[in-house]
Amino acid sequence: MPEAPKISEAEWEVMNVVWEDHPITAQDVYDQLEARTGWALRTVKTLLARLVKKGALGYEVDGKRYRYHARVNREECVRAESASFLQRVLGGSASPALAYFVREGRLSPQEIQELRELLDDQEQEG
Amino acid sequence: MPEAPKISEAEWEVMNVVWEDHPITAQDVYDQLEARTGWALRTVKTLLARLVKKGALGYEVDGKRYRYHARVNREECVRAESASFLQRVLGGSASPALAYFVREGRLSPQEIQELRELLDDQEQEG
DNA sequence: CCTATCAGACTACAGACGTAGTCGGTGTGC
DNA sequence: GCACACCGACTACGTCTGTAGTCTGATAGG
Repeated sequence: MPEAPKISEAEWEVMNVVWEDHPITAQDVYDQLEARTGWALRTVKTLLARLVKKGALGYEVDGKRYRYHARVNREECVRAESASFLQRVLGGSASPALAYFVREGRLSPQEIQELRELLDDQEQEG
Repeated sequence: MPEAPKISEAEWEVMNVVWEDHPITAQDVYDQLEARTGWALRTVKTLLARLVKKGALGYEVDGKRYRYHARVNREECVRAESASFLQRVLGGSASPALAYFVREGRLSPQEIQELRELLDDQEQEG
């Protein structure tokens, strides 16, 4: 599993689709994105190609088309992006964004419970 | 207070300095960033100028130099950036990043307590 | 007064990004 | 067998970003 490469905003849209349901063809990625983003098929293909070049995606040839799959781990990418976000936006103070995420994040009761436990652990180590 | 404009990664570094301690001159922003980023003074000035153009910063003339101040609210920008992050990276599921932030965010006991309360509220509203 | 200095304004420039269009190959229907 | 449809490869192009360099005008020191 290669290191998490830097994934741009538009590329995240594509990666999210691929992670959900791979291997997947360009056409199918397009089908899932078209409504939300309005992108042309060409645009989606360009993004796929760029992601392959970055090492984030791979593909197998299936007849005349490619079936793309993720080569990088989603959790890993989320963590890398989170770290960058934390550093850049918060300069160390995570609290305001955390508050935002808790409010807007539509957490399930189970997720809330898990977070509570994480907070407990954190307090131990504090 | 204008709407939060889109602030790039390097620009965030500058904004964080200005928010901490404004009004502030280009030289002083540079002094604070130089160690961490290694940027040349010119680079910092370019970023300041771009941020003025975007409406994120303003300045008053003080003799032959400018004293820059933030024109956008920090909380507001953090919220906007958080929303974008949540949408892009998590596609709605905040939980993994939250977990990351709780672990890496070096939360103070007080922040932990505040988060607990937020979680309680969230559970109420379900 | 005139020049060295320092500040901001303007210019630069390559690489990433968002958003496609065109080219060339190949499988398929007639 | 040949034209067409469809696919990926290559090309395009304006904007944003990171990272400065040069120009111009004011100021301060001699």
